[in-house]
Amino acid sequence: MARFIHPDLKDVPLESMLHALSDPSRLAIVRCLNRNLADGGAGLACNAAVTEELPRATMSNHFTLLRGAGLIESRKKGVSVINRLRRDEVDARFPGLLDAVLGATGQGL
Amino acid sequence: MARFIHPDLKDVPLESMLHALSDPSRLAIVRCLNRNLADGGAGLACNAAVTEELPRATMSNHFTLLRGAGLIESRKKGVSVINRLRRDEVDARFPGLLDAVLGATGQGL
DNA sequence: TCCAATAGTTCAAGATATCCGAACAACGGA
DNA sequence: TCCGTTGTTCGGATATCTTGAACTATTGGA
Repeated sequence: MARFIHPDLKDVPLESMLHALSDPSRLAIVRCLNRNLADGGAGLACNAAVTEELPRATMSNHFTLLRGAGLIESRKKGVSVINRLRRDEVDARFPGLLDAVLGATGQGL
Repeated sequence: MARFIHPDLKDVPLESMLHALSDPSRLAIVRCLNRNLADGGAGLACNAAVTEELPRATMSNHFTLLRGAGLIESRKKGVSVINRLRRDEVDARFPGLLDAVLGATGQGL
């Protein structure tokens, strides 16, 4: 099982980040991780960050994509993978983007 | 040839808008239309809003998608279609989003 | 130590979406 | 009316996404 790859945010194009955020399931995960971060949490396991019922393979793909877009950092902890939103780094790379996305209302949240 | 469909912004989910913006060609179009708007322009024909060389069918698809996401308004003018960024409405619906997206730097612009 | 349970990953195939050439429609000008 | 221009539509090729099944890694208990 390969180690997780976490890109430097400066190498992440805006398009990749927007694409990662443009899926309802992934957006829900990001919202969830953002709440956890705001609450001083240490991150969430994949299954704990997913609200809806989702096939495991699909969930795994979503997390891989979020990692690839620089949105989350993942580390193995026992049998789980703990995920953390890279809030500060994303904010530094794309100022205001996460604020706008996470602050948006209507249409399911 | 069917008339253009312009959704009410309140019916546009954030995911659709992010998806529309997550493509390099479409993002370039939006940037172009934003400049035109800032310069007091009356909008741009499809081919004038596209920087790179792009097949016509592909270009048409991109504009249809941008319209469907509520990002642009299109009207027929002679043989052309004039497109305008729906800046104010998008800003009202998703405050700060376009600022963040259009203000982003690095990685090709 | 061995076995079962849990959390995710990987693979591969089917479902979806995107891309783009070719044919077409709409309009303006000569 | 005929032609050139702009963009749309259609359909097939290509790429991406989804997900069941098999697998890996780790923990806890017998």
